[in-house]
Formats: sequence, C-alpha cells, structure tokens
Amino acid sequence: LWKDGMAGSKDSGPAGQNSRPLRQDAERNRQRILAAAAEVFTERGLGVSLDEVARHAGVGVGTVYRRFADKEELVETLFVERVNELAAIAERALEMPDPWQALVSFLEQWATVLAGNVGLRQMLLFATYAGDRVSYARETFAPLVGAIVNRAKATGQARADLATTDIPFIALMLSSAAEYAQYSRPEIWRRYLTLLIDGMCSSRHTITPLTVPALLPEELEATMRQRIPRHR
Amino acid sequence: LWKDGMAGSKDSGPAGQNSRPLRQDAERNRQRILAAAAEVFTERGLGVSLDEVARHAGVGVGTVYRRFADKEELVETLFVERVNELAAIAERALEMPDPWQALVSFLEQWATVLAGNVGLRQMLLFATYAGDRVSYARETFAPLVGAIVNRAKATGQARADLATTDIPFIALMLSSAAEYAQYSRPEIWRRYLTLLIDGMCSSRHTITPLTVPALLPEELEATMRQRIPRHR
Amino acid sequence: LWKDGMAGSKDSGPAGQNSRPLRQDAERNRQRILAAAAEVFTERGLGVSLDEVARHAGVGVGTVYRRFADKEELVETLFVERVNELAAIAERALEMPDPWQALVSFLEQWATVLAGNVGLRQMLLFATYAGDRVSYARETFAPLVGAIVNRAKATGQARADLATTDIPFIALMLSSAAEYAQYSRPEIWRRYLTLLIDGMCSSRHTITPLTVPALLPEELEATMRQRIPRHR
Amino acid sequence: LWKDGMAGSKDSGPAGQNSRPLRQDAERNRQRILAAAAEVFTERGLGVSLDEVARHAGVGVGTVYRRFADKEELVETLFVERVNELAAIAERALEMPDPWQALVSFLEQWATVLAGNVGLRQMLLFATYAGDRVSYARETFAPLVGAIVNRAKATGQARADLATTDIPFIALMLSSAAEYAQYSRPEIWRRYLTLLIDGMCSSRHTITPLTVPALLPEELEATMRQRIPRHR
DNA sequence: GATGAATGAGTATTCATTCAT
DNA sequence: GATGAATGAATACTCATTCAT
Repeated sequence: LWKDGMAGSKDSGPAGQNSRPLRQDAERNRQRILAAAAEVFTERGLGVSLDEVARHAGVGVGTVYRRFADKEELVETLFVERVNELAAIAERALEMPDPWQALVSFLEQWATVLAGNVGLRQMLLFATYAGDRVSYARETFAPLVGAIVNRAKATGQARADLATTDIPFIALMLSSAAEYAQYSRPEIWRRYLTLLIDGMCSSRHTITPLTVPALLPEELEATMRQRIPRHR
Repeated sequence: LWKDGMAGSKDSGPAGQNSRPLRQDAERNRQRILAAAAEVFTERGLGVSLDEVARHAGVGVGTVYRRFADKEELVETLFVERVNELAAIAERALEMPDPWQALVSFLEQWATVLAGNVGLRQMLLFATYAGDRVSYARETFAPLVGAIVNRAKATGQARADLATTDIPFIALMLSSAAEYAQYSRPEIWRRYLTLLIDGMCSSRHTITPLTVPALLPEELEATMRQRIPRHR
Repeated sequence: LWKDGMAGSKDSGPAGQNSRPLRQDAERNRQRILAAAAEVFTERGLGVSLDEVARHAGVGVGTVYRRFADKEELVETLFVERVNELAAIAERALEMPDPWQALVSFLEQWATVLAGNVGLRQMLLFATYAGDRVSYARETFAPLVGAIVNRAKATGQARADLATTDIPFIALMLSSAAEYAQYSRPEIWRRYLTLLIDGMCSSRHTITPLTVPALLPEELEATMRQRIPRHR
Repeated sequence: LWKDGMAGSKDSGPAGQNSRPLRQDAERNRQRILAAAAEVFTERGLGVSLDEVARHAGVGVGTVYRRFADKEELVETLFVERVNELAAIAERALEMPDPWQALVSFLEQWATVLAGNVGLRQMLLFATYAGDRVSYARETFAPLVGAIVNRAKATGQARADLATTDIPFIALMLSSAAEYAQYSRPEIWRRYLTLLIDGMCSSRHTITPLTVPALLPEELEATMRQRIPRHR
C-alpha cells in the first residue's frame, strides 16, 4: 500500500513545498530512498536499519542522511504521505450519499491501507517520531472523521454512543488482525470489520454475512508459527 | 498475571517432560528466572535484555543459558505458562450455565490477561519462538475454545458463522487497543469488547450499553504522542 | 581578529604566487570562504565542518574544494594570514622607542590576538598543516621577534638568557590560559603576562602590580566545569 | 607518567572500594584496559576511539564497556588516579621545611605529571566528563594548594598578590608548553617554570638561571611542523 | 552447577572528500 | 566555474551468546 499509494504524486516532490526543487538526480535518489524505505518498513517494520534501507535503494547511507535528518524524519515523511492518503479517503467517504455506507466504506478503506503495513502500524502505535506530525494527523483527521461519525449517528443508523475517537481504535484493531495473518490470510481483517460494523449499528434484525471465511485451525497454527524478525 | 499464574504447576518440571528432574537449587533458579522474565517482559516487552532478566532474578546470565537454550526458549516457556492460564479460564467458562454469558466472560477474562501484558502480545504477534509450543497451544486451546463457541452457537445466541478461530483474533484485537491506550486509558478495550459482543450475537433489538466512555479527543492525542522506546 | 586582519593584502592573491590571477568572481568567493572560515574557526575551533564553512560563506562545498586542496590547506592559508598580522604587530613594536616596552607591548598584542581565537591556537598547537607555510612563518617572524628580544636584552632590561624562541612559547602559554577561562574570565591571561614579564626582566626591586584579579575559587570551579564539545 | 604513576597500587584495585573484588581474569583485563587507555590517551589525547583502546589492550570492545559504562567513565577513572597523584604531590610539598622551595618543588612536580600527557591536559581543559569528578578534584586540591601558596606568602617570599587559583593556570600553561614541544624538547617547560617562578617571588636581585636551553630556531620549526592527528 | 567475563556484529549518525550536473 | 549530491569509513554504544573460572 505504501508501496504504490499516492507516492508518485506531486506532494512527494522536492523535499516539500518550501524549498527549491532538488536536482533531478537528487530527486530520483530521494524517491528511491522513500520507495525502498516504504517497502522494507512496510514488510518488516521500522526496525530495519538505515544501512539496509540505503542498500535496498542502491545508494550510500550518507545519501539517506543527506535527504533526511535522521531515521525519524524519514519515517515521518512516509507517515505524512500515508496520513494524506487516509485523509483523502475520509474526504471521499463524506461525499457518499448514505451516511452509514460512508462509515462502513471509510473503515474498510482505512483498514485496507493499514493492513499488512507493519511500519505504518508501528508509527501509529509508537509515536517515537516527533510531535508536530501527530498534531498534524489529528488536525487533519479529527474533523473529517467526526463528520463521518456524526452523519451516521444523525440518521440513527450508528449507535448513539459511538464516538469519533473510537475510529482510530477500530482501525488499529483491524490492522492488528491483518498484521497477524499477514502471510496466511491477509484479508481476514474484513471478517472482523463486519463484526464491528454489526456492533456499531444501532439495531439489527438481520446479520451481515461474513464474506471472508474464518481461518481453518491449521491456518491459525501456521499463523502462530510465522517468524517475525526480532523482538528487542 | 504472568507473574504468578499457574507457574508452579505441572508444566514447570525440568526443561521439558523428557529429562530427569532438576536438582532443587537448579529448579529454584529456573523458577526465579521465569518469574523475573515474566515480570519484566510483562511490563516492558520482549526487548528487555537477558542480562537484565538475570539481574532481576538474582542469577548470572550463564544460569539463564543453562536453563534455556536461548532467549526464544525462555519466551516460549512463558508462552506455554500463559496458554495454560488461558486454558484454565476457558475451562471455568465452560462450567458457566449460560453459553452466551460463558463466551462473553471468557473473552473478557482473556482480554484482561492480554491487556497491559506487553510481552504476551508480542509473543502472540511475533511467534519468533518456534516449535512444538505452538502445537501445544493449539491442542490445549482448540477443543476448549471450540466448545465455548459451539455451545453459544447451539443456543442460537451467537451468530451461526462465528468460528473457533475467530476468538484468538478477537483477543488480539482487544489487546492491541489495550496496549495502545496503556497509559492513557488502560480499560478502553472493554468498550470495544462490547462492540464486538454486539457484533457476535445473532440478532439484536437493544444495544448493550458501552460502560467505558470513549477517549476524549485530547486523550487520543496524548495517546498518539506516547513515546515507546524504539522500533528495531 | 582573524575576521578582518590584513586579509586583503598581498598574500591573498590566487592560491599561491605561482598561478595566474583568479577571475574576479572566483577571487570574491575565495575571500568569502576565508572570511567565513576565519569566523567559525575563531569561535568554535577547527572542528567545524567544511559544509558549515561553505554554508556560512554562501557557497557550495565544491567551491571550497576548488579553491583549497583540502581542509588543511584552508587552515594553512588562514595561518599565513595570521602570521602576517602578527608580523605587523612585531614591526610596529620595533618602532617603539623603549625596547622593554616594545617587548611587553608586543607580547600583549600577540596574546590578545591569540586569546579567544580557538582555531588559531589549534593551528599553532597542532600543525597538522604542513609545508612551506611553517617555513614562511619562521622566515617572517624570526628576524622581527629576534630584533625585539635582542633590543630588550641589549639595554640590559631583559634577562640575558632570554631567547627568541621563547616568545612563541610564552604566547602559547598565555593563549592556553585565555582559552581555559574563555567563558569565565577571558582577560585572565593578562595576569599571567605580568608574572612572565616580571620573570623576564633582568632584575627587580618592585613588583609589577597584577591589575587583573585572580579567579575566585567558585570561578575556578565553574571554569573546570565548562563543557567543551568533544575530544576526538 | 600516566603509564606508570601510581597505577599499580591499591586504589586501582577492583573497580573501587564499594564492590566485591573482580575475578582475577576480569581484574587483569581491567588493568590492561586502563594501561592501554592511559598509553594512547597520554600520547594521542582523548580522541582515540574505544575500539582502538580495546585493540590496544587486546580485548574486545564489549569488554571495555563491561568495565566502564562509557568513554567518560574510563576517562574519569584515569583522571581520578591522576588527581590522587597530584594531591599526593601537594601533601609531600607541604612537609618541606622551606615554604618557597615547597611551592617551587610542587609546581615542578605537578608540571612534570602534566607534561606530555595530552589526555590529562584535555581532561583538565575540557571537563566533558562529568561533574562530581571536578568537585572531587577541587575539594581535594583546593585546601592543599591554598596552604602551599599561603605558607609561601606568609614568609614574604611569594608576592602578596599571588592567589591560590593562579596555580592551576600556571600548571596549565606549563603543560601547554610541554605538549607543544612534546617530541622536540619535552623538558622545555622547565625553562618557563623558572620564568614564572622569578615572576612569582616577591622581589629579586639576582636571576634564577635558566638551566634548560631555549629551542634553537630549527627546533622551533620542527616543533611547528609536528603532525598531530586531527582537528574535528 | 553457577557465575559473570568476553566477544563482536549491529545501530544511528557525522564529515572529509569526490564527482555528476 | 559553481553547485551540492553521493560516498563510506569512522564513532560510541548494545546485547545475544559463548566460555573460562
């Protein structure tokens, strides 16, 4: 997700809007670094060393440090790209006619972005990367998410006690499930999205069918056996 | 939870079932190490160094390595201890008269165990520790959890498409929420348990009240700002 | 001191005496670099990176390397500039009527130049910059300093065993004191100049008063506590 | 100086007085590390890397870090050894019958310790190594040095305006001279000690002879040419 | 058996210097 | 000629694991 996303678009151009554009070769390397970082962080988490990111990008580690003050800044840059993507999703959801469908669709798309992106989850979970980005995220998201939730509550479709701040938690939970089954059943989170959707609606006579089948016991065991690099 | 649990029980014999019993002092050291590891891993995650575990246990690192082949084996051993604890919870739940209440109570207790136990979550999430332990877990759990789920489905209370393998995912999702709000609102996971419960029941006319209030926007921001040691 | 000095004078031609003059813009850049380097080296020592020097000068690092083979050569060039300045001081001292006063005044002015010029002290102390510059310095200085010392000895005012080569050492010692008390009492070196002056005169019945008060014990402790970036 | 000093004596035993003695092999390595560090720091200053210290000591870098929390602690440990040595010198000087001779002898011995010990000078000059050591030094030195100075003033031999805090500066200045001529004429500082001594006495009819000859001009040039590792 | 000492590969980051634009 | 991008060796420090005492 990170890997393609909106990466190529204008926002990722020249080091930001405030400085003059990078030289072509520099910009090319910057993009390579971002792409390499996105790839390895997505798959293996933020623990990957910058040396490895550099190797992956085919540049020297010094080049990484020329473009990004430190690891945090690199991570943050990717974070901002993702945040923008998530915000765009929210905006599109607000344009949907049915408020409930908007909420559902929004959650689905958001979880899709998070699913399998180990690094993005770590970013959200451990905000070891600085402050302003977090504020930025909140400022960007809060109103949009608030609107989506409130619209769905106003029609009486969403339960009255649903709060805006529940949404990040729901996304987080789904992404946890997604990460866990990353290699065995990357789509499994959709199952739990349905469960949560059913839990969020204000009343219910029928059951939303679970379109994604549960893991088979063997699959669960394989999932539990999966090897992930390291815990430090 | 980890700290006492059922640590003393059958599983804690030697370093497996196949070797002769340890001398008493050796066994005492083994227990000390497990207790110390449980404590620090619970609070600070699996990243804590074995030197520190040893210091905490009042033994040398060498002793740790004499009792456990490597860090992984120590972690696995604790994992099995937890599995036993969780299995005991399942057994008690099976004795409850109302199948639906049994399921709810079981999930609640399981999530309680996971909540705030950083290390256990990492164990579940990153099963870097291999081997027969996982099979053991499955063999221990599967029938119990299966029974709980099937009982609730048999009465028509739980939705028919709920699967046994959904339970670990639900527990995992709740523990993610718990960990995220660890310092701001450690109980928040109960809110999402309710949502999931409502999503799991087969039909619904009324809403289970959310007894735990949602995070205020400021709380959410504080949560996002929390700094966790490192991503490696 | 470095900053203005005699920077514009004869030495500042091209990159030596043997090549044709630089284009005007090149020469302007060269001067900018020298000025910037003088400024930062004076204040923060020779450890400042060339990137920073370049930024300070408003040019690219590449330009620095086009004008100076390496960092050493830049440092040497500044060294020569300083030597010229110090030589000018010596020349003016030689014009003073009283030989003893000339010596005293010369030392005072020399020490003033060194005091607080971190970089210049490092240049003197660690002549990592090789070459003909040192010979140049000797050729420039030796006769002037020799004349000053000999004049003072000829009148019997300076002790007979004072040597020309003592002068750089005395200057160095004073600059050490100056650097040490840089932030607490930058003028303290004058105290020790007086002591040395009294030690250099051939006989003495009265004591030259120490116009600069000694450090208070607290000041000394503060001085000892001062933290200087790094020892590499 | 560092190299032999009092290094072998009891104070350098087992990691301090407060912990149980190290195992023999550990103590042997600790001494090796200290010896290696003393040697390289003495000759090349505190900039030498710990990897190199370790290599010099014939141990892995991890071993250095096992014995000393960080570079600072290693440096401090050596510093404390030297401070003790310097304090012992002061104490012995106080036992000399002639107060003036005591002062002279004290300065001479102190300068002897500092001379040529690049690292020790850096320690005194840049207290980048923590705080308590500095306080320790002051508390250890101040009274002793104060007594030496005051005794010499009380007899009228030392000039009345000499202060206790002048002593560290004098020692520093001499050590600067010593360092500068380290390879060409390591004893040259004695010449300037004489000058300062003559400047410190309260009156003078005769001149203390300068027993150490001044540098020849060629020697001075060689000194200026000396190469010292690096300025960063 | 227990201890804790030793090891060294691994991590983030800096900076002199070279070279493509 | 000027620029600044790229490089990579170097530095302080950590920690899982092995091995001498």
